[in-house]
Amino acid sequence: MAASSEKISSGFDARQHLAGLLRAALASVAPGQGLAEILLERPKQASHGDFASNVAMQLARELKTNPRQIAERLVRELPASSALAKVEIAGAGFINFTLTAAARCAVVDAVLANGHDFGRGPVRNGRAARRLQVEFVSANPTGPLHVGHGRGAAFGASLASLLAFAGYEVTREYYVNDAGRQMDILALSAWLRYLELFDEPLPFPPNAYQGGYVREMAEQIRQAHGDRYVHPAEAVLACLPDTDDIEARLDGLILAGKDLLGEDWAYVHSHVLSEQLADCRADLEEFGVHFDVWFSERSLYDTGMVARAVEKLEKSGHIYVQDGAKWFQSTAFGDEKDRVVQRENGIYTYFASDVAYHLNKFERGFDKVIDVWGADHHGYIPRVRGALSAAGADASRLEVTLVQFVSLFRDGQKVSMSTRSGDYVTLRQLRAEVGNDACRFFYMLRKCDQALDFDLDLAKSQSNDNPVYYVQYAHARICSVLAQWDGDAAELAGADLSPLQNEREFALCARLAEFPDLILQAARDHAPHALAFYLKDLAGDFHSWYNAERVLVDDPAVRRARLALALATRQVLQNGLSLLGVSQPVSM
RNA sequence: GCGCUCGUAGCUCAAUGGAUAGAGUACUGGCCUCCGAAGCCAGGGGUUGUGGGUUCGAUCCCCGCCGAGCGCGCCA
Repeated sequence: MAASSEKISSGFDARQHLAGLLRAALASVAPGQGLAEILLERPKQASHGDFASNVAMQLARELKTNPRQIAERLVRELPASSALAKVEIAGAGFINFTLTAAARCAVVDAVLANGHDFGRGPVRNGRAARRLQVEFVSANPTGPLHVGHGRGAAFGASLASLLAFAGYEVTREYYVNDAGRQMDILALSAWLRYLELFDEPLPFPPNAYQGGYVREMAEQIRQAHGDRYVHPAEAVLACLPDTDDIEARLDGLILAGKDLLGEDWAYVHSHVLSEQLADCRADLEEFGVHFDVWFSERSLYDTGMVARAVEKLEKSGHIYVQDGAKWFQSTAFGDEKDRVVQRENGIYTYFASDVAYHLNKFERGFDKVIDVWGADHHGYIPRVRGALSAAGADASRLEVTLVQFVSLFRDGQKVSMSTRSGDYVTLRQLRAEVGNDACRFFYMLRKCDQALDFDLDLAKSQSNDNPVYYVQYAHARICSVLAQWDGDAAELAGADLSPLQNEREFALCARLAEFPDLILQAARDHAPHALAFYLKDLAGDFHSWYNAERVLVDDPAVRRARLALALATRQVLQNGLSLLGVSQPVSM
């Protein structure tokens, strides 16, 4: 039995080390059985040690042997290790490993040595997906962002940061729907409000944008251009179609605007677009949500990409004409029904531009493209995938992550939200009420496929109970104790950790050691919420330890060791919170 | 009607197919002459909607049923 006398250093990886020991044991116990991967999980219960392996159970069937017997043989063949304090067989055949105190605490060194890079995944240079794009929010720029967009923003931003930290090269993108009917409706809405300012009042359509920001934009246009866009109300009304269908009347008004304003329609249109886009962008930046690319839908038309996308589908033989419109045969790819790509009137549908957009994403060379969509778009996935496949692209490079709805509750009542009516709570209002940090963290306290009930009164009145403060408080406490110590934090790296002896210290070290695994798992699962839950647990382990043990004790060796542990904890809190876009206050 | 998603403690939510299903909150009782009490410790609380199946092992995978949300446009 060759004694493995691996030095416990800051580069020590307990999981890798134990896996090596198990592999060696397996080679003699079950030579033929090459398990692809030896999983070492962290038991939920401390009494089950630091790591547990279920290899014995996995081998039971192939070896036709009782798992406990296999476990016993494996343990017997296990090479000795200076990192191991105890190996036990438990339950149905688990092998539980308990590390020595030195091995348990080695993570403190690793954290201090790596600083803000602790937990960072390896840069991916291989053939596996490396360059990623995350597209999120992508709300129509037709009004202020609401709390639902806020969830998508917080989720997408945290996911993108997480993926980048895990070692991917990430591009954050916002798709601007600047080409469709909704933008025309917004331009019309502003123009009608503008006419009101000149005593040319028209009945404001119930399905136009009602929000106060529309009046503000009308006023801006008046101040910039005076009465240049004024036309008599009768002239506008004369263009209206004789129908009770409110959508048809709205389209009639848009046509009237385009006819009467001529070239100037484009000005009104671009004014409201740039105004709303700037507002949206500022809102998101204040929320700590940054985008690398703002991709214009209209540019897809201007450069002929939409037409080319449809041509590609035609060449694939999955386009047919019916009732004058061009249909994509998405049922051939598992969709419920076929979809129109070009209408009878020659205008491409939103679906057509979206196919062009995704083909463009692929052409830009991303290994994986991740779309973060509202859950109401789920029915849209099969047709996009289908079109990509039909166009000869590898649809598996597209991953769609759906984020469920946010419902707002005020006074115990569900708040009805309608973008058109302008009757909704904006992301700005929410941020002003509960603060950016609480917002970002609260959004992450639910996995994305869980509907979120946002109780405004609770978020407002009990904001002190918000878990974000619990985590930030741990950070502030550490800052406080370090300040009172008044030493040089840099000299704590490499401190002798042997004075760390009690269970709460070991538990805190184990939690710190979990961080790199957690990053990789959360990134793989597109699950930034796991990071928020981890930080709550980490803060809990810290508070528990801090209340039980004193850091600034007289014994210099103990003091140094505990300061090092506190400093390492602060580092991981910083690394985690910054990924979630939450600040790390020195005091609160 | 068809499709997608969800159903876990009184409430809000966790849990790479693993061991006695965990936190927070609420409730009860303790802890500051001592590094920040926005904190800590202890306690009661569960047939994981329901009925089957696969598995050594199921909250997790598969099927049925019940309930909730969303989607089913030549809108975006």
